[in-house]
Amino acid sequence: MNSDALRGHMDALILSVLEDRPLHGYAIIEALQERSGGALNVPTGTLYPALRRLERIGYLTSEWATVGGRKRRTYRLTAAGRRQLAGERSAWQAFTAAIGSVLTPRGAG
Amino acid sequence: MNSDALRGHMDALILSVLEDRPLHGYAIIEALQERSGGALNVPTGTLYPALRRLERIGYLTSEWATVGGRKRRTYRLTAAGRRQLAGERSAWQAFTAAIGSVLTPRGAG
DNA sequence: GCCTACATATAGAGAGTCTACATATAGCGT
DNA sequence: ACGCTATATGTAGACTCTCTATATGTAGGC
Repeated sequence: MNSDALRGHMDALILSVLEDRPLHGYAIIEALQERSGGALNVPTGTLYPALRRLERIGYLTSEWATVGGRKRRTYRLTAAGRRQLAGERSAWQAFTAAIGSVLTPRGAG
Repeated sequence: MNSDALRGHMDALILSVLEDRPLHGYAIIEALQERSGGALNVPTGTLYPALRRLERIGYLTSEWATVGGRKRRTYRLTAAGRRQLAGERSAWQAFTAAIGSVLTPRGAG
């Protein structure tokens, strides 16, 4: 599963996996896979530009680190990012309620 | 509510409101508003191109009619459209399950 | 005559996701 | 030494859909 359905929901996903602890890009991809039960396979060409965008907006900050000889850029939620995450969550509820009520079969009634 | 979140879900919405009976474009917009409790306001610049695309793909057929002096183009689901609708519904279930499990807060656990 | 509701349609902008490619280190097996 | 896989970040360009704005026309109420 994937395609373009994620469009517009990537922000919420990224902010959500960063809620409890900072992570670097590669680890975010793995976290999304794990937490979705393998359903979400976000390509690097999607994630990295999204992270930069989120940082530019002010929802994330990043720091470089070297671990085991490999460079990592670790992303952390800002206060604005946490507020945005809360907003994304309620927007998600409204979104699924709206789509769900349209998608529910009505039968012949 | 609206924005770009609908991207990738318009097809399912349109096919779903056409499931029970054929409708013309304007009536589809109204049906989406009603069934979503006013949450979905699909602009004509979104709907009409989408209907043409769906017809081109083979999920819909259309017929012109004149009612009360006004011309209407009425869209009807094809057999392929009904199969697609079934697929869209199960895809929607998988989609919400995946996103939902990522968005669910984990606390300090 | 004017406004609103009904009804369809297109052009162009805009934005985000995807594919494909480029680069580099670490560790394993042979 | 060589190749492969996992780890790790990043960009360019194509793609596709949605949105805004605009255009056209009929019907009915005031």
